[in-house]
Amino acid sequence: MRSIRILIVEDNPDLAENISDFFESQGHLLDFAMDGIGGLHLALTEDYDAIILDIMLPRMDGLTFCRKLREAGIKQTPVLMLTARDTLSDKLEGFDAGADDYLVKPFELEELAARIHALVRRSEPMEARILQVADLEVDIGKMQVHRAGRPIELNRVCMKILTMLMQASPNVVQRKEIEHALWSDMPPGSDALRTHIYTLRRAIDKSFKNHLIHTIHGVGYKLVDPNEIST
Amino acid sequence: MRSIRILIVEDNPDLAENISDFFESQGHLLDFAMDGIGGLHLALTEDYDAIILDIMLPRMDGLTFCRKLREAGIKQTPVLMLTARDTLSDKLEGFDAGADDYLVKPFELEELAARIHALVRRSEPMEARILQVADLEVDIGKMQVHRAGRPIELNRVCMKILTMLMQASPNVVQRKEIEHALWSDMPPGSDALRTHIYTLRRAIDKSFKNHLIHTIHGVGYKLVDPNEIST
DNA sequence: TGCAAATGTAAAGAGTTCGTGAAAATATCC
DNA sequence: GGATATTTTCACGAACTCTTTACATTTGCA
Repeated sequence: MRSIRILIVEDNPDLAENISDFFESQGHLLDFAMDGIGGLHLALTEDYDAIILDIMLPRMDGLTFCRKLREAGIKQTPVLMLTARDTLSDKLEGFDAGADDYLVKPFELEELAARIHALVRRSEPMEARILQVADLEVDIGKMQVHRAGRPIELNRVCMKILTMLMQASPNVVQRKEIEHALWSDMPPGSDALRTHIYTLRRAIDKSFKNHLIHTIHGVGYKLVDPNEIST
Repeated sequence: MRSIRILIVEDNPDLAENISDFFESQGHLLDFAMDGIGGLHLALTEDYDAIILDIMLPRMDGLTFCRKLREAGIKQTPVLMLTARDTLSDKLEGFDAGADDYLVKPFELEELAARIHALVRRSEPMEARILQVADLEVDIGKMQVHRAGRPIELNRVCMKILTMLMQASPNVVQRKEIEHALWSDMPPGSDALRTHIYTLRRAIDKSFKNHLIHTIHGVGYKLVDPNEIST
């Protein structure tokens, strides 16, 4: 996982230290402020992936901090509130101020990390979903297939089959699995799957020397590069 | 606040009823499944803004549910796990399976609602001031569209569709997604979307050599510059 | 080797989705 | 209320997808 930039706004030095150490040991980058004003200044001038925010703070409490942050237009950066206040109204106030999560002290660092990761994961731009085997690339988001740089047109069924094969690669995918994925429990009368595999082969393998799709007689299909040295 | 579509997967009818009533009283739309398989089927076929997921479920537990959901490509819909298990490893397992939040029973409905709202708020795309793809520019604030410097007039529906396509670009946007964005849960009887795409095309692509809007048969549409060298 | 089952290949037909454009219904504005 | 703009409905040919069908080829096993 890539390095995350986190701002901690917390007036308890020991706790801040603990959190810092924990995240830094995972290779993340930590900034630190001991009060609301200083923290807000950092949040407005620097660019963070997430903010861990205590509510009880000198000079400006966390709720005000969060509201001002959102008012200033920084709505994308997720904020996790950290506090000993555990009443319902406290929590509601926190979310209302624009927080994304609310963790009650005492807590375990692993849970904090998991929640921060969940927040950062979501605020990251939609990751490209690209599968790759040998010189074959499938971008599920773009619904686009390339082999050796050349674009390949595929319809929905072939796309689905290829995706399954690539996700399973280099393992075999059973014919039944594919059929179930395509038709759930209403398979077509005749076995149309053979035709689809044929179509897929013609699109993927036809004009290439290395054939990637291999039949396992009586079982199913697998997608592997024959040049690859099998272990 | 706009109406939120929520899926509850929960085998305890009373609890499900409570949650349903609470959210429905706020004008939101609830779907309901009593087991993992049925829930997953709904989650894969319908389009929800959030999923409330119990972990202990008949037929398929919530963790498997969540993993399969993410594997199926539904990574945008936030999942809130709901369970009596409160140990650290339980929580970590939940987040690891792809959950966005984790709430331990017993809980208060207001907190659940606040967390769901926070998740939905975040999963709504931040509307950037100006979107740009190739020589096409959309200023959402001013409701203005330009292509190659020339101003283009668009009505509300076309604007909405174009915004979705640009935000997703270069990825495909499914027809269902667009329909849901335009008409929420009561789409027009006939498929008016085709006509709107046609109108949009006439405005955006008609008098230009490079067509940006591309149809993915049986799936949806995407907006990409055909000249762009795909990686 | 010979045979039956499984698989590959190819074309054709049925069914679905799409593009197009006009007309009708609905909403909006003055 | 009437004019204008927007949105939906409808129809139809074209393009595309998927399944069916038929036959050729390969594979596994007796």
